[in-house]
Amino acid sequence: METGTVPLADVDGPFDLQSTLESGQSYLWDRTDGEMYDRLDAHGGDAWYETVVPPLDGVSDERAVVRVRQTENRLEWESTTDAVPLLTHLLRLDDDLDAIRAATPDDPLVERAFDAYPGMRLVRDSPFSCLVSFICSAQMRVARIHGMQMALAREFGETLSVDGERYHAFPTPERLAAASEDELRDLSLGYRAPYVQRTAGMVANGEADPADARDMEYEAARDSLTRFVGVGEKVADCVLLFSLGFLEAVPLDTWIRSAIADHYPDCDRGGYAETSRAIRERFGGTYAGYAQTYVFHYLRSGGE
DNA sequence: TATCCAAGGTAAGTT
DNA sequence: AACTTACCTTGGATA
Repeated sequence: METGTVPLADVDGPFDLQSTLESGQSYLWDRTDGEMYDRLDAHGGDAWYETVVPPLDGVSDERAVVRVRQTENRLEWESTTDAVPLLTHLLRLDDDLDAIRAATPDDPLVERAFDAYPGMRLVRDSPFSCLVSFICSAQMRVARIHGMQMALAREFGETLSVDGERYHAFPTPERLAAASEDELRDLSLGYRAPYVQRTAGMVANGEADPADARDMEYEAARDSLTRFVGVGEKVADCVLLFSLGFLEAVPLDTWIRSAIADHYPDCDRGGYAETSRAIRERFGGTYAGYAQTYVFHYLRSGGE
């Protein structure tokens, strides 16, 4: 594999690999020391993370293996291709994190969350794998969501052999559509199995493509994604935020709902769309999704 | 050791 | 349109 580094001096604002990859945004990376979600060290404590991703141009179907770890002041990578543009894209190294924080309104909880995990960035997952990940997320713990995605890749994804190691790409829509509900239930997907199977079918047969939402206005994009089976407003918001670049999206999950009850009760407007609009404005609009993700990770990790 | 419970919600059925 | 309820599975808490 090729190897290289990304000097973090080239990145605008701080960066932290572990909080970016272990904060419940992406479930597509695996930590090779097997302690994903278990051990919390700065940056992941030199641990390697790896994934298999589609090409950035989206044209060819040649997937790339990417391995990365954070040391001192840089990212070290190994990849089947030049990983600099891939990492820049996947880990949003092109975001100016200081500017984003500066654009976020002063708020005690948000400040505590930003201070707790300096350098955490949003991710850019590929749309279909992100869609499936969050369909699987319903009533599920993050470690198990991650386990499901690893199992899907292992059972139904293309195998790449590199330097004697085997890597598994996330399955194509066609392959998941061809899987039976029982096969998916065997991977402990439970009642999510038919959701994944039917949604994959919709993408595979050309009926709908989650990437099409990219060019829409935010709330129209969210409504559009709910056409997929197993996708309501919350999961749709996650796909918009963690894959399609809608940084204003604020998924209303259990943690953010409890934050609203405890800290922003005036933002509870009853319905999802209305409450979402209110908390989005409270978090500054344009980058509200960043504030949401910081608050989510902070509260879920024991902060208050 | 056995039982209970909640985990980044959604779909389907009622009022 | 707003409000219930069922839904798979499992690790960790409680008895």
